[in-house]
Amino acid sequence: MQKNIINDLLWRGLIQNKVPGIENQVKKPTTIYTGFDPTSDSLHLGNLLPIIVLIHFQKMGHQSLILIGEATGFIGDPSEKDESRIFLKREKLHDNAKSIKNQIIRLIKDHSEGIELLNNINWIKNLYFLEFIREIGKFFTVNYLMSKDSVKKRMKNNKNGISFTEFSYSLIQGYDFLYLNEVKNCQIQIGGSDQWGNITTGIELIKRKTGKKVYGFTFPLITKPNGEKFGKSHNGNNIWLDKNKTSPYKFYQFFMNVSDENVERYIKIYTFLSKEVIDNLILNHKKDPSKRILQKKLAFYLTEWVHGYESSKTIMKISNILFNEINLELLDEKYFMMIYENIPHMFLSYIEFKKGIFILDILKHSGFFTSKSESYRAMKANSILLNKKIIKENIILTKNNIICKKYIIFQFGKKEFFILKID
RNA sequence: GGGGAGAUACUCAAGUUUGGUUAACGAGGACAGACUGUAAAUCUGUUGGCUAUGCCUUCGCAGGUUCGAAUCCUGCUCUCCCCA
Repeated sequence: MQKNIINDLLWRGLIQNKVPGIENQVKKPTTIYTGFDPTSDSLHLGNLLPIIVLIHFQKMGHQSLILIGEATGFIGDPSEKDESRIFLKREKLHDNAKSIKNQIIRLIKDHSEGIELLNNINWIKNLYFLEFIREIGKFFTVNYLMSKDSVKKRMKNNKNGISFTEFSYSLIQGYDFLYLNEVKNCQIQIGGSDQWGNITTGIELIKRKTGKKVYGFTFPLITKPNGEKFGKSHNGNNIWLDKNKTSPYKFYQFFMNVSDENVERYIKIYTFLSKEVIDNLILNHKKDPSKRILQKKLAFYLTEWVHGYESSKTIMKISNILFNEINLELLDEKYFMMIYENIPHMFLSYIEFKKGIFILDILKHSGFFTSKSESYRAMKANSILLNKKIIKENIILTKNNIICKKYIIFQFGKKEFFILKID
């Protein structure tokens, strides 16, 4: 443990804010924690960061706690929110917690030895309100809590204001830290930059109640150059880790489309590759950026981690087929099957097909267009391709359009594909 | 409770005084085309729907006036501001 993990994390761009003295604290084995509130039934790309950081610590011989915040989710964190969250039902939170837990277990399976999963409902449900506001509340002035960014912002916001429920969130999370410090000897809490206020509340609480010094740090919000959050696709949707919410193909493609400007940053953040390996990759990438060495590495690496090696390999193959100049006519059927299974698709019986079906009707069903007018316009703009050839007329599909006996590949623009299977 | 302002498409935002070339200026975003490398920048186009060179439906909601309404009238809902 001679190498200083803080320096490594700084180099990777994974530290935004840190409590002074943390460098010394991590020289000896420490227990570190982060939490996820089960606000959804799946984690998304943004949630990967805390896990990545914990694994970095893990690799250096530290212990980690991953907290599922079923109790905190019940209250709703006001951080980075302009208006109050809609309260989730207890059962919903419970179900979410379960599926998130399973996801986390899969993500940390190679490092699970020193990682423990906990759910704060287990200790918070036994808390008595009176006792809590007296024994915990007494350590904080309202003035202190009001100075937190997340609260301040909402106090200024006349439109929505902040409910007492949300106002008290920070205390509950602080209590978690206190509990984990006492029961698990946890010394460090980490989180995204929006968690700084909550983390420092916990640190303060522990200091005032027990006199112990504990630490924390936050990592930056990952953004694109235009300031948008990274990890959301263009239309603002999250990139989810659940393959039913975001297909592995789409997940992979998301990273393939990272711009050169960002890819160096992201490969440091999102992979565990060593500085030497990364520096070398960057060097090679710069020799010929058009080869997209870093994008390919990043996409494959993360898809493999989140969706498995086999899946990642398959997707790499079909991406090659779809995006490169490959004669589809010469392709073996097994590749079409692979494509069919991994990208948006539709099945049609041959009998239906023979009745005559217009291209625009297929496009409407593809999900890429919300209306026929839209696909009509796209066709006029030369952005519809049928088996890689531009198609300008809304023709009725015939046998001649079918390749490899069963398939028709539609392409919209440069990046969206759709496959029709007829049998 | 009293007074004032407002609600227009994904968002911001014209248009309302003086009703009619207004599917609704403009900006942003998004998407597409060209150029490229599934990058960035730039240029161009599109951005209500359909049985598609035509037709239908939209300006908070519901009615009304009119040959014709986002625009005028009535009622309703909601939002913001000021005073109590």
